[in-house]
Amino acid sequence: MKRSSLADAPCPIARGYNAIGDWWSLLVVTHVVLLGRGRFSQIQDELGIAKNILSSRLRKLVDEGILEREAVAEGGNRQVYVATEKGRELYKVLVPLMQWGQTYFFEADDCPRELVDRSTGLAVAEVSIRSADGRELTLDDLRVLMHDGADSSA
Amino acid sequence: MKRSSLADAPCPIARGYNAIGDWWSLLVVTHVVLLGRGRFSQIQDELGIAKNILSSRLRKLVDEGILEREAVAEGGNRQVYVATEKGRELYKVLVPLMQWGQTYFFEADDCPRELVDRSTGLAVAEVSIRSADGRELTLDDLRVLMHDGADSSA
DNA sequence: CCGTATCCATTCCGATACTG
DNA sequence: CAGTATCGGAATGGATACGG
Repeated sequence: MKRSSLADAPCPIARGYNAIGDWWSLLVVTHVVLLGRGRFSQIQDELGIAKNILSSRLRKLVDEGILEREAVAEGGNRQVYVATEKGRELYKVLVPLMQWGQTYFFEADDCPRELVDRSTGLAVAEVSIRSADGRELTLDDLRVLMHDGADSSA
Repeated sequence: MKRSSLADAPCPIARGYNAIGDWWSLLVVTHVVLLGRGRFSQIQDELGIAKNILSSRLRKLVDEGILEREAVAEGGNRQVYVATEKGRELYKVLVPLMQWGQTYFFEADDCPRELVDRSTGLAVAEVSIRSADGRELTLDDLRVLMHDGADSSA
């Protein structure tokens, strides 16, 4: 299987993952979406990524409609990368991932990153999965319906 | 930068991504966690992954404590891969990713996968990010606190 | 059925040098 | 500052053959 063929997979996880799931893309997206880093050299320095790789990832992410290039008015050729709506919506994936990493890869309160509500300073709650009527769902409550054939029971 | 050095990054997203974010791992995890596929050949067939690659991914995921091997009693050497608690908790990441893929890579109701509550058949709600006191937070409401130095404002 | 071992092609990545 | 071009080494991936 070619990696790119996932773009046509009949599965939203596969397609979504195909867009952001190569080695550096998600990290770049995180920097732009969550941390608001828009400048090329800033991303490069903080991520420690090679310039040619960063360049190709940014181009790919722009092609996919996740990021946009904006020219900064002032002199020189400064540019900024900004997340589109499609890119911004990824925070709903990034926040749970961050919480999962925090839980399983750091000791108790040892994690150097913390998410808070900007206006109140209050912590962000653990993400919960809920049904349409608001009840919290565990993994065992979930069922994946396959509309094109075989059903799955977990 | 070596890829493996992310395991020590001071960032929960980087560490978490390091564990599941290479090309096939997340797809394998999805199959086991969300779809309950535990058998080697079943995962291999459905994913179209080469056997040696699947083998190495499974080993890595077991090493990381995300999956576990269980022997099936009956004759032959059948085994099953099951998600640990650490692995099961990833559904909080997989569900939003699935919803994101559904929204941006499929037409309206054209997506062949649907998540429902097993007991009621009700759809799963769009994941929302909330503060500790339950208010829904947009991306702009979020602030990432850096406990080891520079702060970030988005 | 569940893998492991080997081989080979392709891709990825980082370092360096170069352009506007 | 913001990239592009090129090069060589390393990792990844698929096919095939083999073993418990």
